[in-house]
Amino acid sequence: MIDPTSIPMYKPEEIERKWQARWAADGLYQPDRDPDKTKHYALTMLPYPSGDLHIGHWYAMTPPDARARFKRMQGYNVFFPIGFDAFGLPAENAAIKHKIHPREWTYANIDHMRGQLKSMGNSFDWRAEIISADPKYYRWTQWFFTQFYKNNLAYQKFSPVDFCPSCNTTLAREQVHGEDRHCERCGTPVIRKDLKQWFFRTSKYAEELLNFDGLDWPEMIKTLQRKWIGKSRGASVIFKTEAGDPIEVFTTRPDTLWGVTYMALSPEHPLVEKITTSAQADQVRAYQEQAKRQSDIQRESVTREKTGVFTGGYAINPVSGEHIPIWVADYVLMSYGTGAIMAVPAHDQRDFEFARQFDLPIKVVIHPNRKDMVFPEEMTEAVEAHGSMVNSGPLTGTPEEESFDAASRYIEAIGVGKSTTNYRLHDWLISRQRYWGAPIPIVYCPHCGAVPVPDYQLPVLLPDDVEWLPTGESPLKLHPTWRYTTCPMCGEPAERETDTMDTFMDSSWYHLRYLSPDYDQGPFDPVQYSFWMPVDTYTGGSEHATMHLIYTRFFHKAARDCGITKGDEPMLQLRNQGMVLGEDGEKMSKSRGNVIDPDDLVVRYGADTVRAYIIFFSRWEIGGPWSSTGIEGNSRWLRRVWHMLLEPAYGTPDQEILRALRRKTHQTLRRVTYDFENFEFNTIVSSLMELLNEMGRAKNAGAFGSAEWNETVDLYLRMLAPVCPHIAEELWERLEKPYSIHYQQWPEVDEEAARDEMITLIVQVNGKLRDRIIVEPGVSDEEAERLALASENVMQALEGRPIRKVIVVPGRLVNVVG
RNA sequence: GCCGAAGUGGCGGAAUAGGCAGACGCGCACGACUCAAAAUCGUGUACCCUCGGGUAUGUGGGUUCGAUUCCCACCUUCGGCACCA
Repeated sequence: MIDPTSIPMYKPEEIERKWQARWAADGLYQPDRDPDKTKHYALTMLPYPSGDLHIGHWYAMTPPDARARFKRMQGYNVFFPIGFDAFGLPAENAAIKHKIHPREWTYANIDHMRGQLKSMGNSFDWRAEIISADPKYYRWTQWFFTQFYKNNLAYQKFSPVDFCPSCNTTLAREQVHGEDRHCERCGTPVIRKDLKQWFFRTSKYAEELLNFDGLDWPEMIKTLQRKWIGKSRGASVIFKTEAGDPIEVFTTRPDTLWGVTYMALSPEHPLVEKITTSAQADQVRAYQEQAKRQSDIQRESVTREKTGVFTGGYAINPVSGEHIPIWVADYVLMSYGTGAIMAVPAHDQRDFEFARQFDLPIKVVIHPNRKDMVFPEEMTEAVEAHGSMVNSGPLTGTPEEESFDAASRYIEAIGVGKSTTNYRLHDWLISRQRYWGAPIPIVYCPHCGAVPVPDYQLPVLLPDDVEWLPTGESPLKLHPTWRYTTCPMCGEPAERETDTMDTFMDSSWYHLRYLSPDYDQGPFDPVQYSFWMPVDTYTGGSEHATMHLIYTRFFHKAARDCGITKGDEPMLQLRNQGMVLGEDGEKMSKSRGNVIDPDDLVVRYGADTVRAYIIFFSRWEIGGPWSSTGIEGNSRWLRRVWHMLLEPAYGTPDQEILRALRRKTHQTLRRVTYDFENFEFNTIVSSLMELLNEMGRAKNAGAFGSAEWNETVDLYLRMLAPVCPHIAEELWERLEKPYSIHYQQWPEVDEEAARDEMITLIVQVNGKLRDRIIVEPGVSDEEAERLALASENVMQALEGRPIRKVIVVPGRLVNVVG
């Protein structure tokens, strides 16, 4: 008899350190690029090196790691890389605040975080690590820019852009959030500036970006992207002023064209000045000034009441010939459509409110079906429903179903407009007036214009000696020498572009650089590209739905059209994790003091326990509050596993116990396999806990050491390995099984063993549980019915009522209706 | 305002195709071990109750033999959008 005290203690800190070193030395997680194996590219969104890994990183990365390990055991050739999204504002803000160079700050953070990442025991292939702030990386970010420029997918434009006065830089439309239009990074409301900036032609891909065929992405993300792209079918119509100037408008309701009673231009519209009569000039100019300031002011004080001023000018309705007043109103946005609208108060709520505000006429031209005719003076709101056309000249009487097409055809026929589709999606503004980013590789030559830096001159290196003053100008512009260069075309003195690129540029193609991080003939090795792309599984937060996830799709398509990439989509399957909240159920933040530090947890419990709890405590896509007592349960579980497997016990089990153990083992395997496949991580740990409980019962009944016990132990460790890789490897070795468990075959379910020998049929009377009967799985419906009706409880519950009907669900229940 | 997700014991959560609601864990209670405590192990743990049963998955309806699951309306929480013509 072995003395139980001779069983070693479970010491996670020792075994975790030991195995992490061994795995790294053996290059265990480097894919072998064996062409006979099916490849699996598992990608997790790369972290920003903010300084410390937090529990959210664990939550984002551990379940996908477990799944990558599961795939590896299934025989896939798995590539699971990691890197750092290393350019960005925090580094520069730290430089301003603490007088430390952004590069120094960033790389120190990376060194620290690399160690933290390794402590998780993830199966990252560290050979593939990329750092987007590395010249050998951003050389190719810049190269992509020049390729896009040469293919007319990048262009420069002078336009009103969103500018964050606190971050001192322009922002892309996607980076401006909320009703008060604040900066997504610092929360400061943005202001409008007129600047010459670089854009990518994202809007050219609007239609293609709406196509998600073949993509296994969450519906929510697809919906958010569709809404963001904002496709509307309609018509563009040219109105003319009395002076003959054309004003183009976009409308989704060409069928209401006869109901136009005024036009409205955005305050920024270029035609405003020309149209305004001298009598109205002062008022209009004042209104424009006020509108311009409006974006400077916090919007809280702004009422929803419609405002505007009459220009004094008139336009002519191209279908009716009516003369209608032209107004300026800030509810018309310069950034959507043409910045001018035809207003139909009767059938558009906004126009209705405006018309009521300024006593403009309301003309009903749509008669909604199944409703009484409405009269303008009785209306309390616009009638936006479709219907048959009335008071509409030659189209009067057109029924609802034909009105849109008939009106579209009509305006085309008389040559005043055409059917068009409009998108909300803007071109991507990529210029940033900041230092810590990849310089835009453009040289301005007085003779040759904007010249892209040729490939052999890339990268355009960021200089180190720069002053980081938050002036609103690019720090590179203030550098004494850097901007002065010679034109790559003519060799004459020229100047560099001093803006840097949006960091979303860097993260739009990092998944390609992972494939061959040292390749210097291009952004990636085409051989590796055709082996690994596209990404099979992409995981990360859903907050990137309308930013990174649109950019990277656009980037892939743009690169495809430049002949660089193949295929239409970069990532086939997308899954989003939820968020870990503090113990108080609130978002974790330093100010709330509810932040959970993963390093402390690793010291206290070991990485395997933290991994197990992370996976166990909530549905991964939902997230939820952390519990510092909850994690104790997972710590206990692993200690129980340790003792269950190592501590011997003696006895003579009966056959039924052993059969039950095998049954539970293979049923667990079936469930765990299903759950890994479907990202249902929490029930994997539950199932393994249940199986351990069953093992405890079997062990007490003397099953230890039997063939069935040994099989269960073997399968248990294989199933545990993806979740808790260290303890699984350690126990695997202690049981003298071949290194490494992480390359063992994922087991097959023995369906015969997993089959229930007897099942419990539920017996209901009128849907209420009255009895349970134990039967063989293949029992016939007739037999099940006979057994159910023989039940005393059933007779009692029927209280003498006749049986009207008996429903038998094979293998489940019998419901007696009486 | 519009769009989306969610709402289940004291808590986190489970229920894979409409069929035993509450798996698994936390917490709690009791017991064993201990001088004692911790740790560990075992048992119990939705609510009400006249101990036969009754009531329960945000609220109210509906479909069904049967609804946490499907449909309609509403409430609450969270996330997204913000006059998009």
